[in-house]
Amino acid sequence: MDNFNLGSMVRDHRKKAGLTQLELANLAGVGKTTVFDIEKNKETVRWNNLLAVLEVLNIKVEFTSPLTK
Amino acid sequence: MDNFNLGSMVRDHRKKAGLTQLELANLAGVGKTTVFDIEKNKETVRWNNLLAVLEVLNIKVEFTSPLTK
DNA sequence: TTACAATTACTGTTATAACGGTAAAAACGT
DNA sequence: ACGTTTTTACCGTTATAACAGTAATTGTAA
Repeated sequence: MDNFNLGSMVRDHRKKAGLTQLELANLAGVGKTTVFDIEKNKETVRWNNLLAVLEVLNIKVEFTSPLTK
Repeated sequence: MDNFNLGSMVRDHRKKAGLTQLELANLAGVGKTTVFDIEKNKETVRWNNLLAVLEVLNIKVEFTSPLTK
């Protein structure tokens, strides 16, 4: 029912990668607080920082709309 | 070949919705500069601001990974 | 071309995310 | 239980995104 939670997804992937928040932060080139905030679903993080974290975890982002074919 | 451009997508959708940058900004509750920046692919915008703009344009975001089934 | 509308670019101010440090609280293993 | 690691929470400082002007440039329609 579409209550998707990005924070949980990030956390799950990080765990499966065997990384701590600090290690992930360093790999992504962001501060540990940012990783913490992302996992807590704080949406005021910067888009580029979120992207950097997702990239490390091999999570792809897709944008779709009714106009998308 | 995967040179996806979010800025162009936002611009296209905005045009098709018949909105100016300023109108979109107001609808999304962000400043006009932010809309401009998004269309220019400036990735340092805040995630929540980007989300607000995408929502107005009815663009959905999806996160996928090899672990996603 | 001429007006008008929209976009782009720049500026100064304000709000706040990012960051590292620290410390307390949870989680984990032995 | 115990010690170790990780996570959570809070803090002060710094960097910078967000914002509303404004003006210049580009685009559009007549």
